[in-house]
Amino acid sequence: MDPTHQRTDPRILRTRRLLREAFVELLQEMEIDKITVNRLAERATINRVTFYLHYKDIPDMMDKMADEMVEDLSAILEQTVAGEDPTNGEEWPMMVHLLEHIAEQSKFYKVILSSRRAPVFTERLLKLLSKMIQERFERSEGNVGITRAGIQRDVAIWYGSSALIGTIVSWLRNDMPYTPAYLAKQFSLLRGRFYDKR
Amino acid sequence: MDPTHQRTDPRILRTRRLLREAFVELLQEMEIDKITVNRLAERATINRVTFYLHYKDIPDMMDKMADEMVEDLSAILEQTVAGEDPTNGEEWPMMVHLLEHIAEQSKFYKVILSSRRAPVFTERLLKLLSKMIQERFERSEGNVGITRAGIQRDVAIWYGSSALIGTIVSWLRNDMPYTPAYLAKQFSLLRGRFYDKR
DNA sequence: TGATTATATTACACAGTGTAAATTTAGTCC
DNA sequence: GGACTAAATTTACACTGTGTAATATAATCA
Repeated sequence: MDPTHQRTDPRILRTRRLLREAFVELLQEMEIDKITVNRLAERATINRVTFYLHYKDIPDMMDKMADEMVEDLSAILEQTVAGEDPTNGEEWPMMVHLLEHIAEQSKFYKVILSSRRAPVFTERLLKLLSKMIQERFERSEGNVGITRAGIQRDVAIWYGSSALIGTIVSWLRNDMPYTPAYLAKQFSLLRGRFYDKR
Repeated sequence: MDPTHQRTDPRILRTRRLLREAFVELLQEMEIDKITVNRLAERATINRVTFYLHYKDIPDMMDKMADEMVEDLSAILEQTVAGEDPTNGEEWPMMVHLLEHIAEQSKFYKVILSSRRAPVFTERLLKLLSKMIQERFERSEGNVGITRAGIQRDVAIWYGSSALIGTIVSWLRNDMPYTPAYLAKQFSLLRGRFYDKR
């Protein structure tokens, strides 16, 4: 589906890598409104016209970058799902792995997730987390629309997913004062009781 | 501090009202990247140059609009604080009033809070909710950094405030399927136990 | 090596920005 | 009501950025 990984021409890979790196650099230095194709090409040391051979415009480039981010994160989630039971109490290994991956590439994630006026990435991550919570739900309870505590299923999903993403962003913005494992443990404490009581 | 309410010249008020209305209209029709001073002035039926007599640029205008939003919401919160005890169990009248106000002006809030690429407003609301949760905290527990359940204070604030704002945005995007009172009740169920157990 | 494909170069028409100066219009104050 | 004041309009200008086209150059592949 995505032709990115099929092409092997090193020139294409080089250009896109340079553009991605330039984008992350610029986003550390200025608001996203100020990032133009001109500046991007200059920083990436490519010709401005070359940009248009790869992306329609800057929002399009960000969409593609978000796609890649979702691919990476999904791989981690699925990998964890395969082996372990995510509902086994306080551990929540899936979340630990997710946070560890973000921590390893924290320079990247901090910039793209916490930059103002660029919610494309947070939106995508939010969707991913929503799906994750929903599946967790369906595993721990039936397909009922309301929990035993009287909480609407959809409200719980809205609540839980935005809580997770917001906390992760704040965690990154504050330069990760807790370890991934500890933060995952905190998440378990904060929400475990409502959804997993069985 | 804010000179907006001191000036009385009806021409100023008219121009700013037209600009605000035009902005909300355009945001319903297109992504924020596509909103230019040109389009804004045309839709507001004012001259383009007049825009610059009031705002530096579009981000500046959005900042000012966010200021006004925060003023309005703060007034509601303070009004509720005065009379009632926000920790009295499941009611949480402050939240009910907040949601009622948002529901009354839902056309406005839906557009500005849920529009992609315009997180200025959600950021400001997030700050407001953080403050509210923090105060709630200090009232129910001491100034300790960790709760009895073993949850870090700052993590709980990150978690709770982003959960609230995320849920409100989803509630608006889904055209408010629950009443303000019911949603506030859900919030109490979702978070009351951790923070208010006494 | 020869064919192919990505990138660079140059050029162009167009849209939007931000400011300046002079003029018109509307509101305020006595 | 009329003079004064301030807001809004009109027109103009220099500038930055956009997106595309045509052609040339350089790197890759077979």
